[in-house]
Amino acid sequence: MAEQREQQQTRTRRRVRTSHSIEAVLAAAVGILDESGAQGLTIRALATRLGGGPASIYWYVSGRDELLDLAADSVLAGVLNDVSDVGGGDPIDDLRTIAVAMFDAIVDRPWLGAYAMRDTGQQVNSRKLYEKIGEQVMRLELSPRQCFHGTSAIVGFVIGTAADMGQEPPAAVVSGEMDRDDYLAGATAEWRALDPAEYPFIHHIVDEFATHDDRDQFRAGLDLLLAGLRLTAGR
Amino acid sequence: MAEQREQQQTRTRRRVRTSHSIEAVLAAAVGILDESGAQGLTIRALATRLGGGPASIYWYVSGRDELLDLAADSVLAGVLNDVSDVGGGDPIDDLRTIAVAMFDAIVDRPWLGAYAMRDTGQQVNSRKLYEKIGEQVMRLELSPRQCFHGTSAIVGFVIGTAADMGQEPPAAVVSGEMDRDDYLAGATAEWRALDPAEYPFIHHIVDEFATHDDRDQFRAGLDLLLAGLRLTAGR
DNA sequence: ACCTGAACACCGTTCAAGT
DNA sequence: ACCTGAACACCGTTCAAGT
Repeated sequence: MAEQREQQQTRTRRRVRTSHSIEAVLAAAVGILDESGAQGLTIRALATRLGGGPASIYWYVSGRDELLDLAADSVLAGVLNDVSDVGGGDPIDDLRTIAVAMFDAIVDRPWLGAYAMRDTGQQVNSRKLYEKIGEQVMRLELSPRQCFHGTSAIVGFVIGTAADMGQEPPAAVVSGEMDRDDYLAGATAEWRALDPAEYPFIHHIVDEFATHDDRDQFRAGLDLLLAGLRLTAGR
Repeated sequence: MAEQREQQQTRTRRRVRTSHSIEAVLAAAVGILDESGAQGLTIRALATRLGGGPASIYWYVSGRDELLDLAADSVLAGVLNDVSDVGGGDPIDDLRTIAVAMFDAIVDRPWLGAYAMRDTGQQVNSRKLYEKIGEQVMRLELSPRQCFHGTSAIVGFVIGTAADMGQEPPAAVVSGEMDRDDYLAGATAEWRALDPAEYPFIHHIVDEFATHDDRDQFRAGLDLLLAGLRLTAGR
């Protein structure tokens, strides 16, 4: 009789207890992150979005840190997929393609910069991406040590630059692009107001800064790094 | 009479109200950061250390974010001082010297990576360091645009790499080096356990990873970037 | 000018208990 | 196996009031 009621509940009764899955949890987390950034992703907000209580989250994840790591890694699956065909061309060109794909993903999702590629033990896609980059470097026929250094440098540069650019402006606005332009204009004005004798370099490049595009800036830096790598590889 | 009492209080009576200064606030903040990392720096912990209430902090600083920014920047004064004599030699060598000084500072204080050089509007020393790096790049006789890109690349690489290396391990230990070695050993073991067919690169460099030194790794990457810059400058 | 007291509106995390 | 309820021990920030 108890069994019968049990079955009836399972079959017909409206679920009173919400039930998720790790995929649903991470998808909801990414949704919140996209809307309100890392600051907005609270355990409680996530639980509310999933229709349950905060404690339920801890069944899927050990804590907020792991949640952030896994959410970031889940998004990298898309990047990995985008570059799945890369690997047959010139190694340096392939490296550029992969790095740009990663950068673009972080530009789309500024919160990614701080959590992507942090722990390859836990983050499967981060590890696969690291491997993928490393495999291109391997084709340059360098020593293991040089391979290791080259790969680390590329990853460090991509994540570092992207994280820096993806930072929320001091005023902490998580909205449209009007604010971004305002921020740039404000910073430019501040720079122009500096003493030219004390800040010759800043005055020298302030016009470039005023009109710069993050993507161009990233690519220019990446090309410097890749030029150095090509030089080291002697090809 | 009220004035008289006022004076007496000021002169002779034991102060019941604690009084600080922005310097004292930042010094205390740096102390907490060094001991317990960014997570440990709460407004309340800082107030307690200063012997006052949490609200008093807000007289000196607009909030926790600004506190972190200013604390980080205050530490960069030391770096700036360490490189004050740099600037007369080969531009690329000078750039390396400055970059290594910054890196070393962040290795000493892992929390620095996330807050240094974030907002040159508010962070005076960050701005001066950016200027200093830029001035060396200027000596390479590149276009303003190339100067801007080169300088940004170096800063991005230093901060990015250092921030990545300075991350607290997943287990979040803020203590000695035995833990750091344990962490490295654990990660190495995980890598060795991966399928060699799926992860040829990781297996190719795992021995390097196991014995690597963060500083060497940083310098190797920096040299790639500087080699690219030198190539672009044609000297 | 600079600080206190006290509150407001949150947090992450835990754990016994339920289903 | 997976979730709820309810609590614990915190947070950052504000603001009237004091000195």
